[in-house]
Amino acid sequence: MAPSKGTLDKTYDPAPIEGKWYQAWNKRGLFKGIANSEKPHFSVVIPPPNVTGSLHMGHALNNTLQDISCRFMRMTGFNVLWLPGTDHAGIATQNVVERSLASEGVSRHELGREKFIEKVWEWKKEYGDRIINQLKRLGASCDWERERFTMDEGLSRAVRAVFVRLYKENLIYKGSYIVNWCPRCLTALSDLEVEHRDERGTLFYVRYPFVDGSGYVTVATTRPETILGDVAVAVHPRDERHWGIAGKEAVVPVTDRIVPIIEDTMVDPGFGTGLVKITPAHDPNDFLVGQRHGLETIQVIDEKGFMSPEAGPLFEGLDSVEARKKMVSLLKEKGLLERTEEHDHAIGHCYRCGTVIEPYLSEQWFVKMAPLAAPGIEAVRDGRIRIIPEQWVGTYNNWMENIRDWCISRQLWWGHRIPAWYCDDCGHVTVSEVDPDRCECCGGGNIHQDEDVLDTWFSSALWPFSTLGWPDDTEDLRTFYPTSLLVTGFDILFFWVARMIMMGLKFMGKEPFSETYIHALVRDEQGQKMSKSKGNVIDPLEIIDKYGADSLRMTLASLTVQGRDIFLSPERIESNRLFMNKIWNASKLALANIEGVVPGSLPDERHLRIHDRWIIRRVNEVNAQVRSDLEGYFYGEAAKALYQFVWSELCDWYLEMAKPALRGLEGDRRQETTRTVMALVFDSTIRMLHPFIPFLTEELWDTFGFGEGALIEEKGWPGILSLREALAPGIPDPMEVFQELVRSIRNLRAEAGLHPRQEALEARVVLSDGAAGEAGEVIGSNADLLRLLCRVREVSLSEDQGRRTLGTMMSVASFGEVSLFVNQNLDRGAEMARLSAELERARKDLSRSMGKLGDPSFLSRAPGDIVEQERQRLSETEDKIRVIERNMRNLSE
RNA sequence: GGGUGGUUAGUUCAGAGGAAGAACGCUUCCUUGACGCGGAAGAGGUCGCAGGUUCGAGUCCUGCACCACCCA
Repeated sequence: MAPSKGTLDKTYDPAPIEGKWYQAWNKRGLFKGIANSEKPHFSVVIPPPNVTGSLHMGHALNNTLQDISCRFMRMTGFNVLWLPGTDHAGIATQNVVERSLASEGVSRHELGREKFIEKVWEWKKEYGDRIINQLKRLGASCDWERERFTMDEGLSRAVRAVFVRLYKENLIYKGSYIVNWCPRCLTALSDLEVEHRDERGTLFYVRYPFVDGSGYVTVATTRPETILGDVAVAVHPRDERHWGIAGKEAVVPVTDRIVPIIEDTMVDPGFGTGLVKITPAHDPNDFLVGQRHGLETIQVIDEKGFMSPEAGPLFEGLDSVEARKKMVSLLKEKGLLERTEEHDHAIGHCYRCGTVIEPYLSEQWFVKMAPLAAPGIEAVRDGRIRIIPEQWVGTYNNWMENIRDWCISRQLWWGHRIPAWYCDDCGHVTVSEVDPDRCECCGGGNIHQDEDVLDTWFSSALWPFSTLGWPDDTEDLRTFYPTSLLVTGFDILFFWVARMIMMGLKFMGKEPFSETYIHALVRDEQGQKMSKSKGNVIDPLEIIDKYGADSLRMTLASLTVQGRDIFLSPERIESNRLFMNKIWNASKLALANIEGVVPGSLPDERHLRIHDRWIIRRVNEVNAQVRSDLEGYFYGEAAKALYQFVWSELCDWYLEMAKPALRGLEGDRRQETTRTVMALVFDSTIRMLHPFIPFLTEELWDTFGFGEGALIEEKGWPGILSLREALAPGIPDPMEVFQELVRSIRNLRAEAGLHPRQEALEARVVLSDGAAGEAGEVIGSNADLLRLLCRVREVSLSEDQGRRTLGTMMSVASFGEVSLFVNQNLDRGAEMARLSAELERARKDLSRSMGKLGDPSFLSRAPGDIVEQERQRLSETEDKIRVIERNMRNLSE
C-alpha cells in the first residue's frame, strides 16, 4: 500500500491530535502487560501519587521519564507493564475531607469514625480519578486495567499480612516513647515527616540554686516553659569546669522541685554552660537520659500543645508562647534569669501542615529497622539493585547504616487500621490477619481493636508486590516481580525507595526492582522550589493546554541530566514547541514530495549523492546513540541528540540539498532515489522521536502512512539502514569537506557584506598537496550544490595559486585555499585587516606547536599518535601562514 | 557537627588527561516555493582560589573559599 496522501496545516496545533491518539493506543491494547508472554518482560510500578493530589511538575517529569522508557522498551521488543495507581495519603486526605466537612459546620468527631470514613470514600470516588486523568493527558502509557489503590482489598490484605508477620518476629513492637507530634494534625509522625528549618531563637541562661544554699548552677535552654517538667540537671562526666557538682541537688525554678545533678555523656560541653536541664517528657535526648537514669517523666504540655494541669495552676491552659513569656517574667522576678542570647536552631515542622512539631511522650507502634536494613544495604552493595546515578548510593548507605526505628502508628481514621485487638479481661494483645472475635489468650469476647491506623508509607513500601497480587501467588507476580525499573525523585529515597527495598527483600526474598533511576527536583528558573505560597508554580496542565504535552515532555526530557536539579522556565518550553513546529514543517515538505514511495523500499545506490549517504549514516549513528543513551537512562543526552540531528542536520543541510532533486532538476532517477531516501529517513526519525513526543510522531506517522495501518509501537524501533557502500565508522565523511567549504564561502560572503541574494562571481579552491584526491572529487562532483548553498555563479578547482585578482577574498580551510571573487570594489583595507588577524591567530598556533615539538620530554613521553598529530598540525599551520602571507602581499600590490 | 553534590560563555548546563561545547539570550544581514514559530554569519570563557602530580590538567591529588541539599 502506498502511503496515504496526507496533508498538514501550516503550523503545528497539538490540541486536536492528542486526545485522538491516546484513545487509539488504549483501544489497541498497546499499554497492556501480558502475564504469559514469550517476550522478555520490562515492568515498572508508578510512584503512586496522592489520591488527593493534582498533577504538578514533579509528577510530569517523573511520568515523562517512565513513559519514555516504557515506550522505548515496548518498541525494542519487550513485554512492558507499567502499573499505575494512587495512594490513600492518610493525613492529606483526612485533612481535605475534614476541611470540606468543616465548611458544612461538621467535625469528624460529631460524625463518628464509621460515617467519616464513608465520607472519605465518597470523596475518593468523586475526585480520586483527577490525577489519573491528568496522567493520561501527559500521555502516560500505563496499563489502566491494572490500576491499584493502596486501600484496595488486596493491598489491605498485604498490609495485614506484613504487619502480622513482623509482629510475630518481634520486628514490630509497641511502647511509650517520645515521638514527633503534630499538635494540629493530632498525630504522631515518623522522623522523616518532620522538616527541620533553622530559626532564630533565644537561649535563656537560668540559675538553678543548690538545695544546700551553696550557690547555683546556670543552665542554658531554648524552651524555658519546659522547666516545669524538669527532673534533673546534667553535666558531661569529663567536663572539668563542673567537677564536683554531680550528685548535688538543685532546685528547679518556679516549681521548687528538688532534682539531682547527674552525669551523662549525651551532654554537649560546648553548648551553653555545659549544663543542661533534663525534661524527659518533652525532649527526645532527655527522654533517653531519663531512661538511663531512671528518672520520672512529667508531661506539662498536652497533645494540642497547651500546658497541662501538671504544669500547675499558673500555667495550665496557656499555649507555649504564652507559657514561655510567663516563665521568663517569673524568672526575672526571682532574679534567676542570668542573661539571654540570640541563637539559631533547627525547629521541626509538620511536613503536611507546617505546624511546629512537639516532642511528645505517647504509646506508639514501631518497626525495628536495623535487621531489615542490613539486607537492603547488601542488595545495593552486591549489585542486585543498581541505583542510578551512583552518587545516591552514599546517601542511601548513610541513612540505612544509621537507621532508626520507624514510628508507624498514626492517630487518624483514614488508613489501614492496626490489626491489633486488646483484651479487656486479660490484657493480651491479639494481632491477626483476619478480624478475631475473641482473645487468643483467654478466649474472652471482650476485645477491642487498636484505634490507630498505619503510616501511609507502610502500605507504599509493599507497592511493588502488593499491586501484583501478593500475598496471593499470582501469574502477574511470577511474571513481573522483581520489577525492572523504578523511577522516582530523590526526595522520597528514604520515605519510599529504601523501605520498598527492605520490605521486598523481607517478604519476597527478592529485591523489588533491579534498577532505580533517581531524578532531580523541578524548580523554577531561579532555582527555587515551586510552591503555591511562592506563586512560582508552573502548572503542567496549563502548559499542556498551551503548548501541548509533547512540548512539555520534550522539555523535561532534555533538561534531565543525571543528578542535577531542573530549572524550568516557560521560555524553555516555548523553544521546544518551536521544535515541534520544525518537525511538523519538515514533515510537510517531505510529505509533499514522497507520495507513492513504498514504505521501507531501498534506494538505488548508484544514484545516491554525498548528502544521501551522509544522512543515512547519521540516522544510523543517531539511532545507536539514542538507543544506548536510553538504555543507560541518559534521557537528556538522547533528547538533545535527536534535537540536534533533526534541526541542524536533517533540516539545515539534508533537506536543503535534496530540494533540487525533488524538484526534478537532477533527473528522474535522482528524484526517485531522493524520495526513497527521504522516506527512510523520516520513517526512522519519527520512530526514534516517538518515546519523547508520542502524539506528534503518531500523527505524522499516520499521515505519512509508514505503518500501513500499524501504530509506531507496533512497528517497533527502527533498524539500521544498510548501504552496500556504507562508510566504515571512523572514516571521515566527504560531507565534512563539503560543509567546511560551504561554511567558509558563506563566511567570506558575510565578511564582504554581500547581500544574501546577490550571487558572488566565482569561488576558487586551491587544494593543498595532502588533500588533493578526495577533496577535489567532493568539490568537482558537487559544484551544483555548492553553487546553490553558497550563491556563487561558478565553483572551480585550481592547481596553482596563480595571481590574486582584484576583488578577491580568501581564507584557508583544512583541505586548501578558498578564494571568493566578490567584485572590483572590495574594501582592501578591511580585507587586509581581516587577513592579518587570521595570520596573527595562525602564528600563535604555530608557536604553540613548535613549543611542544621542541620539547624533548614531549617527544619521548607523549604517545606516538599525539606527537604525530602535533606534527600534522604544525605543517598545516605553516601552510596556512604561507598562504595568508602570499595573499597579503598580493593584496598590497 | 556529619554527609553529598556544585562552582565552565550573559543565563541554564554538557564535557572527566591531548588545541574549550550545546541550548536559550545577544549583534548584523535576509520574506530563498517546509517552517520569519524560519535562514545565514557573528560576538562572548585566565573552566571558584592556591598548591601539587604529569611531557601535557576544566579533566587527577591536596588544601581553601563560597553555594545548595540531606542527616543530626
